Amino acid sequence: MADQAQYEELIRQFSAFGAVKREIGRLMPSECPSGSAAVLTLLDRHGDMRMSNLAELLAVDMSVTSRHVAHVVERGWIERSPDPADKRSRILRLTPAGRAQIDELSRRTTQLLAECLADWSDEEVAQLTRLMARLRASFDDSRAAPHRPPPPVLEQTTRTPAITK
Amino acid sequence: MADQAQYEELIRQFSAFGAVKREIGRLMPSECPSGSAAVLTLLDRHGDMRMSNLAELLAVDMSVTSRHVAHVVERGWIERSPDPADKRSRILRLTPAGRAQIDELSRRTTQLLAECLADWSDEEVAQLTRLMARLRASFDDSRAAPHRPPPPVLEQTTRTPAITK
DNA sequence: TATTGTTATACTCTATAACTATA
DNA sequence: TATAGTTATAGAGTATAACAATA
Repeated sequence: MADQAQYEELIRQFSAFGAVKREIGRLMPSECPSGSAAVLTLLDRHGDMRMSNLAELLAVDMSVTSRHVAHVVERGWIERSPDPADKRSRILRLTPAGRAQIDELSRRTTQLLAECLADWSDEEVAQLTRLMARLRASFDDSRAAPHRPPPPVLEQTTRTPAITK
Repeated sequence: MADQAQYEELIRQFSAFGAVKREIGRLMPSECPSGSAAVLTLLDRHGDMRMSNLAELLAVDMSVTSRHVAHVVERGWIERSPDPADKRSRILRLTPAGRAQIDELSRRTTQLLAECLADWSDEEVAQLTRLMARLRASFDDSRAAPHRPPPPVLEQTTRTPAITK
């Protein structure tokens, strides 16, 4: 367990990270802002999926996902086909043009990182990647199980507990 | 030097970090969004300074800084006094109310991190902090010295080079 | 003429709420 | 009645450009 000063320093780094994000953003094609890039990357990573699934992976509201997807569909990078199993739903799939766009994004970001992190060792890059992945996971877990006050004090009876949904 | 797959994975983590940022943002008092918090924190860290200096530390355009500062001044958390040495300039200084606000921010973020990172060791927190600080520094360095194409081929003369500003 | 700030405008990302179509 | 998705609206962050005041 870290102390308060360590947490404060970590938060400062989180805040300063915005500068890195903006630097990367400036590098992106103006047609493909970060929201679009995230959609493409996740579809590439996880394969075809529904809107709700993508929203979950993006960790944003579905209304936001809908906007980003619309932008990406307009540019022909993904297609939205009706789900035969549930007519409310739509299946998202990367197009060849979408794949090409991903390759271009990858080319640009890789080049930027190769320049900026030229003096980082392989292991340092891997370490930062691991820690950030774990950070995200730790926040996900906490969101799933928020500050439960004191653990529930069980009644001192033998009665079968009611099902609390 | 890392390979392309490692860089791609790191970029994915950067993108996913937005979820952590939003989680923290939700925790903040609505009167004090992240822009305001950054202003307060930097003033606390570095002491009184001018707008341009703060803009540099925030790594955003001064127009953005001006907006954030105005918001914070309206709430009485900092004061903007004229700089006697340069009447174009203004000196920013934290007020006691600003200090109180910082304490409140610190209280909230510390509590959140203590919950989310409960199973992180002291050393892991420190490691992530270090790596993110270095990341920021590496990007700063690259911005200062961008992709210089081939190193300048010097003319084969003995003439004193003209001063190129 | 150059620098320090401020303001106007525009764009991206995000969330909430209202709405449509289907289950 | 509940769920999948869309759209309208609003708020925050950012950048560019035009502007004012001062150096």
